[in-house]
Amino acid sequence: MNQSISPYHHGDLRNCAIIAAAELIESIGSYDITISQVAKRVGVSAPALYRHFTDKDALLTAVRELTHLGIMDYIIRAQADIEHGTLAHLDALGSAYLRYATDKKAFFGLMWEDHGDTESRRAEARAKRTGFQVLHEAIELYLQLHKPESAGESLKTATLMWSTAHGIATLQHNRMLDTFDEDADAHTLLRTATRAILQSGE
Amino acid sequence: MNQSISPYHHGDLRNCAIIAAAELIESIGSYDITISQVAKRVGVSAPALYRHFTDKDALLTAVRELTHLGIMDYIIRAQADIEHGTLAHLDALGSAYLRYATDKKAFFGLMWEDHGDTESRRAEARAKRTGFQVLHEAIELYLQLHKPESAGESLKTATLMWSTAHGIATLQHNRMLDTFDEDADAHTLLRTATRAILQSGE
DNA sequence: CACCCATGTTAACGGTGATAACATTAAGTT
DNA sequence: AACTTAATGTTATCACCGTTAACATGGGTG
Repeated sequence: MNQSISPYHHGDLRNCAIIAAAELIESIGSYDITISQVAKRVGVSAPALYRHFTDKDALLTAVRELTHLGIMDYIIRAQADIEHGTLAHLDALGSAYLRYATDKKAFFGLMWEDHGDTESRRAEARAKRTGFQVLHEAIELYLQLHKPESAGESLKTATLMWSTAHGIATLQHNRMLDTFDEDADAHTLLRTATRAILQSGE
Repeated sequence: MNQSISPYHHGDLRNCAIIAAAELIESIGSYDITISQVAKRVGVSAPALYRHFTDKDALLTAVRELTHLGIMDYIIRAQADIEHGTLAHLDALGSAYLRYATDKKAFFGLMWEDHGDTESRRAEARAKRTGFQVLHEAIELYLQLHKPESAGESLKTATLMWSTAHGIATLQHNRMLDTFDEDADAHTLLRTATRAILQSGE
């Protein structure tokens, strides 16, 4: 990561800073980090980062992009050994989402955090939409194979399933699922919801 | 609000500070406020607030309690003119939740924000649980009346419905619902989900 | 080789949450 | 009524943060 030849010029500060910030966030389990912490970790003065990021928020936005890559990795790996268009496929997608939310708590929190910059929002929205697209296509395929009369509702079904998965994930993120039902398990809950949503309207 | 007799001693600083903080949060639409802003609004120096709150977080926690009262108000008012145990009753509860999330965006965000203090967490968890209790009882009654064979599942059903409502609310909060499906409407989405969950297992 | 510009540095500013030391008032005691 | 005490304000100050400005460095190109 630190490929410094010169002790003065770093060489790849931008990327190293992003990675350092991500590592920091993961290690302290919170995205409440400071510029100086990141700078110190890379071995550079704090203002140096402003050559590469206009803002602290710009740095966090860059980390957010990593989190999107991370969750896509979870999703893609979940699909690998599973026959598409099956119920198991949809379960795998949902489980991947829930696992990311628990495995990478801080990243999951970061990727859904409120933030200001309107410009960076669009990029993120696009990234999230491609994640959604995977779910949408999986559901579309499932409906065509198993419930062709509802194939036209694939978009709404996908939106609903994402919402449910997201709700379960965030409630678990806030340790609220156990507060409501101490025996609640996020994964079984989502599987129940998936089946309810898919069989509705019959 | 400022019932000062003495120009020196405020008289009711604690409560006024909480209200001022809440007003500030609502007016700027974000819970990213500063101690001095609150102090200035009450007409008092910043350190004065530390006589009544150990922390900035303690002040925000107090505001969070208000947000719980606020959403309970929405929920209770939603139940007022509706026959309990009906599907319309459950719809009304869900709609109240969604409306609070959109009407009081900042408050909704604040009440689910991550924060550190373990002590204050319990109080909040209790507040949220009583909110959940309302939904749970409504669902229990509905199941007894319309689907007695599933009455034993009321807790899991309630957890699932809350999760779904919460997911839809938070996605809408992040302006993501329209990103996925530009025609998506949170309320109809939740009504669809409610029916799917209730009729599942038949 | 000389220069230049990207990329680093240190110094400094304004603002933040928080603490300490001091001031004022209210309430209670004798 | 006068003194003590506790509660609750004040100002002064600290460490730290994000950010900007002004200066330093040195690798790549003319």
